[in-house]
Amino acid sequence: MLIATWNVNSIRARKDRVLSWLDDHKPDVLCLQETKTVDQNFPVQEFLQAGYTVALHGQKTYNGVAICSRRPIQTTDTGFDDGITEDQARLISATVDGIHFISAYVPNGQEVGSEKYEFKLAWMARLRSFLDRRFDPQDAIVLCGDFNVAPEDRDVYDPIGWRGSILCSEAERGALQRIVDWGLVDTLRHHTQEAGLYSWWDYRQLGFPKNRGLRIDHIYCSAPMISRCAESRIDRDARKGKQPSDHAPVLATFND
DNA sequence: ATGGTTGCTTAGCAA
Repeated sequence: MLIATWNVNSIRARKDRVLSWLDDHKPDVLCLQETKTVDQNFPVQEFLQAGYTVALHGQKTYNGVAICSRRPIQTTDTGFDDGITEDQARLISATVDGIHFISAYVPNGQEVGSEKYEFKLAWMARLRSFLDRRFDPQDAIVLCGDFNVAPEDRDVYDPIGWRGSILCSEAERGALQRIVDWGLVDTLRHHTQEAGLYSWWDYRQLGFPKNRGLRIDHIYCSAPMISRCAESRIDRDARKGKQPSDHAPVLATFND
């Protein structure tokens, strides 16, 4: 079972690229972030023609998450349902073959100490609470997304320059660790300790050609799933060429 | 400190 997660930075701008990538790689499940459109404008028909049903949680202009599956989607659910009023579409869950998939788009946070930064930390705490409330660590869970946090310095091209700044601050790393501590494993780190593996490169200042990137997109899974995880990697090639997303897809393969 | 790039929406925000 091949799983992928990809911040596409607008599904309408990236439609052809994503469909072509699906045709090339044929993942069983693809989690998307930053679809940036209301559900009625998501290219559902093209995805169906490509063999994928979609569970959508979008909004106008910003955010937006989705889960695409070649296998039947049994249940879907959106948001945290924690009683807090939410106007940002950042979380969707879907069950496929008894596995609970979650596609999460963690807030960027803009700048350490800002209002958006505090919102980010609170949102990450809500994600941990959501796991506590809805699931058991012995369930089959795959938590995918753009976490907007580089977990360690080896996930950052210039760790000295980035030290303490947004995407790398200690509080963000701590909030991510509390999510992991619920009972998750970083599938990529399960298979390699290599530094310099990135999933996002800034569009500006030749970030990609200079490989000035960060690893902020992750596939986490619970214990029953990590024992089945045969491989995990980042498809850096998908960041190449004309009109790419600023993120590359992350993949994980699980034995059936 | 600022600006650089892209997308959505059309001047400015978010990333």
